[in-house]
Amino acid sequence: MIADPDRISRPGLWPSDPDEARALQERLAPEVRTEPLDAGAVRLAAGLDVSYAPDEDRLVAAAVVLSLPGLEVVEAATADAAPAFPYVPGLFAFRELPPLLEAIGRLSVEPDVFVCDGFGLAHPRRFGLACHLGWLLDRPTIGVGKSPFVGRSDEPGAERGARAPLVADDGAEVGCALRTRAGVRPVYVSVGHRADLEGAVDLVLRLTPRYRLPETVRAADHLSRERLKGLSAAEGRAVGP
DNA sequence: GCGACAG
DNA sequence: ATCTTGTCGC
Repeated sequence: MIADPDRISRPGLWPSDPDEARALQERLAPEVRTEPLDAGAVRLAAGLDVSYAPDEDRLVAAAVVLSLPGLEVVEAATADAAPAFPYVPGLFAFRELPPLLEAIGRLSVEPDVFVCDGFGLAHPRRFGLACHLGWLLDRPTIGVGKSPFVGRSDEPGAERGARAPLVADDGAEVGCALRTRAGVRPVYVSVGHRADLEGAVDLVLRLTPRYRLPETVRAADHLSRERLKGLSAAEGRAVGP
């Protein structure tokens, strides 16, 4: 048990509305630490993702641990929940974190790093999902987004590995656009907690030997989707066609 | 004020 | 995030 799913509901850590949520992010942002992440030393990387039921009344989180360098599935866990917070850009950690923590809590192995589907420092208050999760777990986390959120960047070179800094409005470098496949649109990498951008980029490249998105994200996406189908099927049987 | 806005 | 068919390419 590497995560305490109840930690997020401790006093002061769970906001009752979007204003409180923003205030909490501003309060916790200074506690995010940047540390060197030695991607070459990573042996276990966990991928995290959440799938939503069509009417958004149920969500399924998945955590899949892959070995490096082979990218074999070592362990996987899921958890489902009702969304406990509305979707607001900049606040979706409050939607996805509860089931993610529960799924992570069901893992028996301890990953060296957690790869989040979303952002870390590339966030309006420098406290995206990856930062939040990393802070709660006190473990290294990075964020990989499929589309830009805050900041702007030049177009990275067309070859795999090419990158361009992602710069926020105030001039701070909050991440980078990274080409993981030649000629395919880039992903957006940012640091979560206890990691650095160089290490995060190196790790993402190790996780993308073939596809645009990290194998960790792909595995978690597939698992959460399958689990969601299973839930829907079970519900259908319970209610009757 | 207006638009844009991770999943 | 999710709803969706075919199509082009390695």
